Amino acid sequence: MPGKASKPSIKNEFTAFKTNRIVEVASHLFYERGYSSCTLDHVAERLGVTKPFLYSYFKNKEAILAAICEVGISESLSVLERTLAGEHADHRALLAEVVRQVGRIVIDRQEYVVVYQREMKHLSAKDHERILRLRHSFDHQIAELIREGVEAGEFREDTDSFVAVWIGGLISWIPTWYSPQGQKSAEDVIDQLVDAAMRLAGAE
Amino acid sequence: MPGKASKPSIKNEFTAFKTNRIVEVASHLFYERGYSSCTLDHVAERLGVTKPFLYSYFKNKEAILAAICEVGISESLSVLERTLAGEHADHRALLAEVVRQVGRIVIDRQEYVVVYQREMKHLSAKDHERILRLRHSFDHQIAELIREGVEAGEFREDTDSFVAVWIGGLISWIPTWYSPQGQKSAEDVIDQLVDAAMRLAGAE
DNA sequence: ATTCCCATCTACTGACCAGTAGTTTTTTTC
DNA sequence: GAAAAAAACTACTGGTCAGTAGATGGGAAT
Repeated sequence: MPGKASKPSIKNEFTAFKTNRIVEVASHLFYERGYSSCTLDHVAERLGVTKPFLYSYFKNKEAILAAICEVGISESLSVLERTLAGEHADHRALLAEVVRQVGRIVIDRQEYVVVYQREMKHLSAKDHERILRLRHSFDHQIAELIREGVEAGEFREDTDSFVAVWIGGLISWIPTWYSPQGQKSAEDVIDQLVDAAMRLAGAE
Repeated sequence: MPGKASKPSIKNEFTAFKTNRIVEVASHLFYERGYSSCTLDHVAERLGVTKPFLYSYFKNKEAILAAICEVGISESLSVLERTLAGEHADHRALLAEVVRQVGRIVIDRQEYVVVYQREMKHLSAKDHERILRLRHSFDHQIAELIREGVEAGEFREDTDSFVAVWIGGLISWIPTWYSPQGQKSAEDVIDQLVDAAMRLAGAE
């Protein structure tokens, strides 16, 4: 089961690897078929194992979903915090960099993000609340960045810090239409995303 | 079953009314529990009827979902087309009005829109394609409006007509966070939406 | 080589649910 | 108000699936 800190050993690495593979495959199948319509037998089959195998790594189906949702939001949050902690010329540059980094994560982790958004309601109350807190922290930190930028005179003064929610929406919206097989490359999409976010912030 | 044109009569009105109630209640429950986890017995119970009742108005569960998805997109599309057909001072005013009208529909029909976005993949290939065509028509008409506005010099000249997708994203994003019980009124949200769309178009 | 242990599997259960067959109740028609 | 038609119901089926009990088999320890 995930969530336990244990000293590193070859054994724990094996376990972590298998846990990770389960989450990967489950994410892909939940993305394709939806959480409720995807059976654990499907997941096991795709992994070349059987259902009880899954139950020695996760307590139940919902725990797998929780692990997926956690990837969906927590990687974005940690790259946000890492970027905010770094050095930047001004708020404009910082916002652009934050949006670029998070956009990249969201594109890389497309399926996790979509599953997280679509299926969060199937989490237990406890998991649901924990994930929601991460999301709010994300929105809150972007709102703070906007507020400071307006104060510094770098964004249009009539910019409400609520645009943080709109920017979050822009980012979250990508995985519902972007496809790696499409005409637009990931880099194009990210460039356009950054441009759109700067316009919303009134930073041009 | 919906989709049949028939001459109006008191009888057909009854039928239409009941069909409509089914869609309303199903939409609400699919929104709350998700399509796959919501049983037709749930829907019937909430309506105070039994499951076979539903089957005399819809062919199967998926047909109910298709009706919900159709409401989710086609009302937005028809208000878009109605607005585009009207008189407007310039492209700026037209875009603002379009976004305002569609935003209002999306807020009014929140649950339908969310179900449509989340559950579309459970539609039959035929229904799926039909709904997708409506969506593309929507995006295409907004893209056209942007292109004309840029040409007329009313929007920033470096505005790609692809911002239509971002604006569509802004609109579609609302129902995932807006709540009628929240602090922000529907009118506030719509005003901010319009402002955000104008910024994306470079129209200020 | 024998024992133990751990990972994984086979085989099952109990609950649930979409969809249906055939019956009852209500409404319409004459 | 009786007969026919329509609407809705009761009761069921066949299939599916999360979760589990107990078997199996292969590697490590002695």
